[in-house]
Amino acid sequence: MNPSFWLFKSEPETYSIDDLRNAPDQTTCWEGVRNYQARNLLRDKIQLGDRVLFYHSACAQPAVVGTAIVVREGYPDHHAWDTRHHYFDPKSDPGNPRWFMVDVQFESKFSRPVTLAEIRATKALAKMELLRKGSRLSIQPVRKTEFDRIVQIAERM
DNA sequence: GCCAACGTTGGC
DNA sequence: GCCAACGTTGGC
Repeated sequence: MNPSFWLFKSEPETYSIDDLRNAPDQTTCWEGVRNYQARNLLRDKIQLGDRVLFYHSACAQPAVVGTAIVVREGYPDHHAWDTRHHYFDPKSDPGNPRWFMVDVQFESKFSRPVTLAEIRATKALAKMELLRKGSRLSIQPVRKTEFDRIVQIAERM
């Protein structure tokens, strides 16, 4: 199976590409997704070896800042059952988990961010979900051509 | 901080 | 099932 391609949003003040690079094994569980559409992707679609664009959102310079790779497929987000956890959700039942996550491993940090403005200005990227008006999906599919183009822009100093 | 867009909740 | 109210996201 060929890998699929995704874009994961994260607020850098919460979890940045540097946090991922500095994490043990440069790996983290992608916890805290509480949206059903994104949940379905995490649970059903995202596979081992899939490639991820790491996007910094809700910050001074929204941008794709690097890449990651999926190293564990969807499994229940157990934080939803921890009453003291920020991501606790009383409606998630361990017998029938409501929320899922995957594990991702750091792959690269771009030598420079590929900003939302640049993405918007690139014709070949015009169809990205990221650019859809009102789009807020924090886990979204990306075409291989789009993934490749963004990496290419990052390398084109 | 503002605000548009979206998702969820809950009364009816 | 409708829809108003509310909470969240995220660019600016």
